[in-house]
Amino acid sequence: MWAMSTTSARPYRGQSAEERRAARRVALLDAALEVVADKGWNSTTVRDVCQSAKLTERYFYEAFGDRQGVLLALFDHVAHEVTVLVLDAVKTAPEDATERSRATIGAFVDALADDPRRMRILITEAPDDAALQERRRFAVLAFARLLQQQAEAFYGVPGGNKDAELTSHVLVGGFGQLLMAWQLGDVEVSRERLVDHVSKLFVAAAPVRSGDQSSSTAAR
Amino acid sequence: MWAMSTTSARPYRGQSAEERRAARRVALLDAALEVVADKGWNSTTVRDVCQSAKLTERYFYEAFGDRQGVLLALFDHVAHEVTVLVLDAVKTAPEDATERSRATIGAFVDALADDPRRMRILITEAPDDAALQERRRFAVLAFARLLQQQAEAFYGVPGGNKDAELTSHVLVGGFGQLLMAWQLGDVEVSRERLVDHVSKLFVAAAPVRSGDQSSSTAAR
DNA sequence: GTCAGTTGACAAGCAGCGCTGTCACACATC
DNA sequence: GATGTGTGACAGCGCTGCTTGTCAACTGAC
Repeated sequence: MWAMSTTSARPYRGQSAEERRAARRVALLDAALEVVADKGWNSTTVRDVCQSAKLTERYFYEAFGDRQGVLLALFDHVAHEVTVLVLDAVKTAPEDATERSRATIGAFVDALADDPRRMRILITEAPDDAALQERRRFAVLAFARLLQQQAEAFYGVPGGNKDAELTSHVLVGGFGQLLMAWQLGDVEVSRERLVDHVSKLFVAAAPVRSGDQSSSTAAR
Repeated sequence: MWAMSTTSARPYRGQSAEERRAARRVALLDAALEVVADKGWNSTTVRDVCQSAKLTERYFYEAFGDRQGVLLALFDHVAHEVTVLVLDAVKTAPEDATERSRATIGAFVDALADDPRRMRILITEAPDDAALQERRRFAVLAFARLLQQQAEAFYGVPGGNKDAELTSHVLVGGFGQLLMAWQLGDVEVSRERLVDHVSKLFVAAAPVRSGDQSSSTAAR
């Protein structure tokens, strides 16, 4: 299978073999972004991606091995991009917890709204592929855990607490749902109000405690 | 295409033609429930469903016309089942708003937890098909609007208000997300605590108002 | 200019799926 | 029992998709 660069790997059109490979990979990934955003994960075919990237199947399989490979790589790529943008915003955000939460949520909304394809990739378009679903599930879990930690730090409660865990799952999922409805036009509000409302929901939800004061069986 | 029951429609094995048709439809729908819950919407093939129902393709196309038909019918069927269960619980619930909300959420959790296939159909397994996505979207929207109305009635705010709309979207989506994580084992709590926590989140979120006191552009 | 690596266009193998058609057998009616 | 409908097993058509392979044309090194 390594019929090509077994021996030399010459430059071609002023680019080294590595550069060319990298460029093709980027082109393919970019094409995949376009196609998946347009037709969804499951309707995205290898041919579609190649045609959009103006490359032939050979280079597709050189870069990603198989169809699932490009889908996973695309998800990871977009998720990473958005993560970087959000973490950047968090770093430069004010100390105040409420303002910080607003900045974080705002950065997230911007990252997705600036390029609607990201929104479709990460939130709107539903993956059928099991591996892809896992990927998304872990991403959501990670985000929920991050939220949980922030809430625990803010309220000074011990780590690993169930309340924060439950709440963060609801907030992450709910945020995603609202973003989706917003993008699809089911909800008509300004970006500012969206961010404002979600921030306030986060603040309002944080102190909620269950399992220790009313009808409940849970531990603790 | 109506080669069969154009003329007679005789009884067969003690059942009338209508009875047989209905029984086959039920068997196919039940098989579809099983298959979709197992492999997801898009990996569900006509052959799979027929094999699971122990019927041949001919009866499949007699009952549903085409592949999409059975998927839509399945979604509607399960959604209807769950709706009936929840509305029943609401009817017999106490007057008190908090208790009523707890009863509603509990009924929803039970309806999905009793038969995990329902959970997968309605929440976990993601549809790729456009029509199916629409169906699901409308179901979520309807549920969110129901919530919104209840909140508005509870808090005595005027109908059609944006705050309740935004909040209800977040709560519906978040509830679904938490249910999913719960079923997948990502969150380990008792059913009671789950219901308790979500109920309290609903109560805590209801009074949240945006767009009138802080940095925001939104209308009103 | 020659040769080897590089690229693009395209064909072809292979498998799976939606959907339709055929045919022998089972059952009900007479 | 004879007749015609109901039923099940199964083949087949057309299409699409993934993946591999072929071949001519292009580019750079000697």
